Amino acid sequence: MARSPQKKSSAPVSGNAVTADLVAVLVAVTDGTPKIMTIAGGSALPSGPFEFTHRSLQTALRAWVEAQTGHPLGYVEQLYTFADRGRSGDAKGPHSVSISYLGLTREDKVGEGFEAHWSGWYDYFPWEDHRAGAPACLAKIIAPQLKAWAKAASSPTLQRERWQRCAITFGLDDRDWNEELVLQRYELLWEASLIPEAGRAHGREAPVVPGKPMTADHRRILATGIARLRAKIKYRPVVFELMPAEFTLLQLQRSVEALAGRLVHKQNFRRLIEQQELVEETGAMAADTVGRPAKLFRFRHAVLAERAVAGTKLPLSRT
Amino acid sequence: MARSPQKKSSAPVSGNAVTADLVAVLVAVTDGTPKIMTIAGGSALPSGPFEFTHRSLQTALRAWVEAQTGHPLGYVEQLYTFADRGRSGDAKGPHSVSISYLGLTREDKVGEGFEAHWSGWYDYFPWEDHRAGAPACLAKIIAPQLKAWAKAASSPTLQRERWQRCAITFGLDDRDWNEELVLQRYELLWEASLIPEAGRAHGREAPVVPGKPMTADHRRILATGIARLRAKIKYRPVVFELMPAEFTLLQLQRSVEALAGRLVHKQNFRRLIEQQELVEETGAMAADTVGRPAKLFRFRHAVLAERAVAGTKLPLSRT
DNA sequence: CCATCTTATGCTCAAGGAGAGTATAAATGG
DNA sequence: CCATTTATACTCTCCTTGAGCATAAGATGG
Repeated sequence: MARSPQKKSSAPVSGNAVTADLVAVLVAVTDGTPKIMTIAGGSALPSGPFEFTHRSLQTALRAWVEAQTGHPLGYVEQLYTFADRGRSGDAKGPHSVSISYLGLTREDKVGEGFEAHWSGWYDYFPWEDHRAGAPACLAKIIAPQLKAWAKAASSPTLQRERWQRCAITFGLDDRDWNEELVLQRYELLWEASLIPEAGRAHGREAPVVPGKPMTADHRRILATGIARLRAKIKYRPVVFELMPAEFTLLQLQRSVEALAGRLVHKQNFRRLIEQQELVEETGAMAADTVGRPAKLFRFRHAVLAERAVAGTKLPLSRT
Repeated sequence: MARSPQKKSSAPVSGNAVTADLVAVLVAVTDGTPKIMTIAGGSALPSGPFEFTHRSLQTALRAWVEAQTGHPLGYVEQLYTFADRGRSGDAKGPHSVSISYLGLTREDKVGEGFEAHWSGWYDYFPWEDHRAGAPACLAKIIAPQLKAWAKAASSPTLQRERWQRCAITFGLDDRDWNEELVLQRYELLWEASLIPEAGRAHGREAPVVPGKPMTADHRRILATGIARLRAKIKYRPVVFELMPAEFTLLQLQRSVEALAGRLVHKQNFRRLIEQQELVEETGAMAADTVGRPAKLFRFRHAVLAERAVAGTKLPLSRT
């Protein structure tokens, strides 16, 4: 299994033994706000050592989350595996491998006695919420800072390239906003030393970009999770994992918008959902509504068996 | 970093220390045949211990592959991380974490003195090549075996569900073939004990499904890589990593078809490539051709800087 | 030189999907 | 009754996509 393929194999690494951690990005949506489970006062994602008593990483994660929140995880997907050169910066400390997961669940209060709670994910990425138009911090703070960073490059060519990258990833200079580039944006800010987590490493002054920092690379992991989820909702019906058993189409739409960070065209959204036969009417109507009452729907779990679901793109507005 | 979030934290796992391995799915395409780098006479993917002397997993993989083949890796992407309960089935052996990567490269002979060489990936998955229509083994061997497996379920409902799954993933009963379901198909065959690697575990008789087996779960990892690549070529211009510097549009098309395992509509393929401005003419013409000589093109690396490339879907034929 | 074969390349057409807007219905609170 | 709010039904147009026709430019065999 662990064959060394090379004849010229390099010497086996001393201290090849490492520790394995799980890091979870657990997402729920409540009232149009996407939330993630956090610990340590919102400064870290839940994480812990992997227990090899489980059959697989997935089951380990499920068991762990259920023990913590008392509720089962609907959808689970592996995100990324990071290798650290050793914890706490000590090159000689034990090496660690962090395996991160994305998990979708219905919002539920964390059981009593637990340190964890839910935090809005836009607290960590204020520039990612475009539901009410481009956030002010983008034009007022981020764009100027990025422009300054681009100008600081050594040659005019490099300056242009830097700015082009910024404009593309952040939708500047009249370019379209691409909501899926969450990770690229975070990494660009990091590169420009505008992120506290990076600032320390670079020995820079206090950063000016808004957004709550997190321990170590947890905010990067969160960015990875958000990006993955934003991409996924377009071709897999995973939003339903975040919904209650019955919901109106507007509630469903608001959840999608919350995740995507942008608005969708209402009529087209309904058309899309209905023509894909993803939902069915329950017969009941929503109760506490303001305007005309809406029909209640439920997810048709059968579709998952009927076809290899491929569709579910969402009709984003261009404006 | 490795905080334990729970107050009710379970006891730290004894023997939390593990070993970390890299497993690589290295892909190249030659003359319309997709190939992967293998070792041990084609029965295993290249793999080895992760060296923590590198900055990241990616750089570790790159260095390792270059040392082995003498050629740089163009595109690298993490695939999946598996945790084994311990090697060689011993529950008490050292636990191991396998981190798998997908890497794209131009075909090149492996340097002398190396054990590795290139194997066609359809040797391992004969049922995945639909370029000349559905392979004979599908209708003659796989479908009947799956039908038998479905019939063996305990209740009529279960039998129907099983068969429905089979029909969807394998495109039976007049359903469309979905080339991206490589992993699902492999896992279904595994579940039905039609895969040698699984047969042992289930204590079944010799399997009848064609396809060369591999060590441990390497064939599953390969399936993961193929699936990922087949999905990726539709929205990212990664095919070019597999092409020589200059190529004709037909050569490009053949490479895409080789990966996707199905044919595309020639004229529409050209339209797609050209309208996305992914290539530019070199001015030269192909030399050794049979029919009318074709223009040579090169990949426009500039597009990667110009826009967040989103398109590159491929126009599959429905027939 | 011509017929034929092979691949390259240009162009048209029709159906379906996606973005956007109009119009009407059904509730609530003055 | 009216304004307001949300729900729901259609329509329209543009673009994409699958598919096919037609022509061009080479090679080869007679």
